[in-house]
Amino acid sequence: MPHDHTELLKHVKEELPTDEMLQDLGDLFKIFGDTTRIKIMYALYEDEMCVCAIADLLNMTQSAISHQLKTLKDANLVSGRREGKEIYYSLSDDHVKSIINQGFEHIKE
Amino acid sequence: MPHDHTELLKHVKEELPTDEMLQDLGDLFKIFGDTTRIKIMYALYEDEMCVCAIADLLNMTQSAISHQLKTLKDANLVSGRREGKEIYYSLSDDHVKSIINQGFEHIKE
DNA sequence: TGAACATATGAGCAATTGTTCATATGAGAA
DNA sequence: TTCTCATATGAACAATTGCTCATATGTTCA
Repeated sequence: MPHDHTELLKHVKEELPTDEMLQDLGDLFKIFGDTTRIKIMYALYEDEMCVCAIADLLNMTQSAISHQLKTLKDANLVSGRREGKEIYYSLSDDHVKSIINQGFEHIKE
Repeated sequence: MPHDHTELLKHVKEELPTDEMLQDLGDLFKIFGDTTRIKIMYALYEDEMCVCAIADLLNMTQSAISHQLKTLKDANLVSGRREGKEIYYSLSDDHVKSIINQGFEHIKE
């Protein structure tokens, strides 16, 4: 017969966050899991920037950047501020920096 | 003519990590960006567990869990320890916990 | 050695995703 | 208004990915 681990499961199940929270957590990290978006966030880490400046920096089309900024904005990771024709984007809060920094700690090994 | 932002770009470019590092960073977060893997890591956050216990906990097949554990192991996020027929997995280091915690801070809003 | 249990793995498929292209919206200048 | 620059967005396509299924490897016990 297969071995038993109901005791362990009982304990772990109690500590595990809800499915919804774990789903949200995964969705958040999914957004960090793309090089383009990481680059955008890292650039905004330094200073607010308009869309075409980011496109220049990453050597990508305006459209591609705009799509990714929408993804980031929908996740409340960046926000935009209009100034004339341009829209300046910046990081929404300091969690973004913290998360990126934690990631860096891990790969520095 | 399009507006100019060479000064800003010059500054940001200096501060930006190398492409390779940003790529690695994205790859790392990509691994966190899946609900199944997040659940596995969260479970191991509590205690080391064998494959079939994780499969039971998440109500998924042994094969699916095994595939994901391989992904996590390849990224040095978990490691396995054989004990008889079973293989007990645990988190490789504390960065995993830190990253998950930082993510949680963000979604708690 | 053979049977049973635990885990790993390769191939295939469906679903997701990032970019491109074309086009739409929005704002300032003439 | 019309032109131009800045940005947003929908559709389509290629590439990636997570799961399933079948099967292989590895360990223990009889």
